[in-house]
Amino acid sequence: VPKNRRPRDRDDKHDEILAAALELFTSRGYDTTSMAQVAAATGVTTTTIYWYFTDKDALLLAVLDHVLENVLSELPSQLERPLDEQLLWALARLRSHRRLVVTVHARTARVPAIATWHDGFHELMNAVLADGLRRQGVLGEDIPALTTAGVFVIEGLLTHETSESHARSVLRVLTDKVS
Amino acid sequence: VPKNRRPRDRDDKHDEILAAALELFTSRGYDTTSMAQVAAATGVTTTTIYWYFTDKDALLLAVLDHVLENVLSELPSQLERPLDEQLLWALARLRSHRRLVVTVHARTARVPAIATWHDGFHELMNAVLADGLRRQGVLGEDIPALTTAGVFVIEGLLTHETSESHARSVLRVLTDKVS
DNA sequence: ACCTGAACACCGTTCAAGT
DNA sequence: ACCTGAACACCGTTCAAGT
Repeated sequence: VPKNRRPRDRDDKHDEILAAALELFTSRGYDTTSMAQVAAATGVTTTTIYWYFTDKDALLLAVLDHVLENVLSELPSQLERPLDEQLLWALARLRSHRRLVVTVHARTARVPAIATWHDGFHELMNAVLADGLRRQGVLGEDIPALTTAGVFVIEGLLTHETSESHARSVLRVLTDKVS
Repeated sequence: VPKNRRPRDRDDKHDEILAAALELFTSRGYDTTSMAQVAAATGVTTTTIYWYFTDKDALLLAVLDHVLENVLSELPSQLERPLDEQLLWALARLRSHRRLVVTVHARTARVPAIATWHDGFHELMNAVLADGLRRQGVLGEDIPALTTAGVFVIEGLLTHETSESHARSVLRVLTDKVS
């Protein structure tokens, strides 16, 4: 057996399970998709998943990290743009993952590892948004409060169905704070 | 058997189950408490609950209605107060029900009846907040966007742990929109 | 090391049987 | 009408057994 053969196979299967979970968790939702469904979508037995992921929450965590990684890779191209365009981009980019957002909130109270991930995600959003506000010329003392408000508004727009135009005007209400 | 005896017993047991569910759903969370636990807390068999509530979601809905009813009964005394005090009151009043808020969001995607309840709750919050903004002298055209932002910020403050002082300054950022 | 089928403990819900 | 114990279908997870 060539030394590279096995590890690559393992990585492949790991990624296949991850891809199936990502697709199912995003489209159908975390607690509506069973481990059996993830296994069937990958073409393995349910128990096989447990060889690659310690439990269902670990699988969710891997999905979250994967999504975050993708978003992070696109972030640099957005950092120069005006704040309101940044926000609309974030909104559009994350909309397909709305179920994931709700799931993270639901499971944060239950599993510490998800709570930690959730904290990290908020820190990231806070940092990016605070920077955007600073670039807009917002007073330093207003930034923490406006940042928190902004993140909550984004989460709200993400998880509640709203028209594109209304979302736009809700976000404008925040960015207009410059004056 | 006196004609009033039976119906009253029935109402009593209905309310006892409801009270147990309210306590458990609020403190431990909806999907962490089993029907068996609600039954045990009431002193009945699991299957008995199904005589009074069609299923677990119907029980949740009854809990939600009960909480809403209580909040509504206290609402009139708050309607005259300044907007920022109203918001702080709502925040304090609903904080103990944060798990319920997260649960509603999680189950809205799954069960239509919860989605309808959720819509109604948002309509109520929107109406109260819009009225508060109007009384503050906010321009009519800004009200819809500010209302949506305000409700999302309240939900965010409710579901994410924040210090009292930070919450206060986050809310002020919204109410200061008058100027 | 990797994968499986069978088993376990738990869940929400149903139902035939009692009173 | 009201309540129950037994049963059902499903779930996440474990484990002894295979390769």
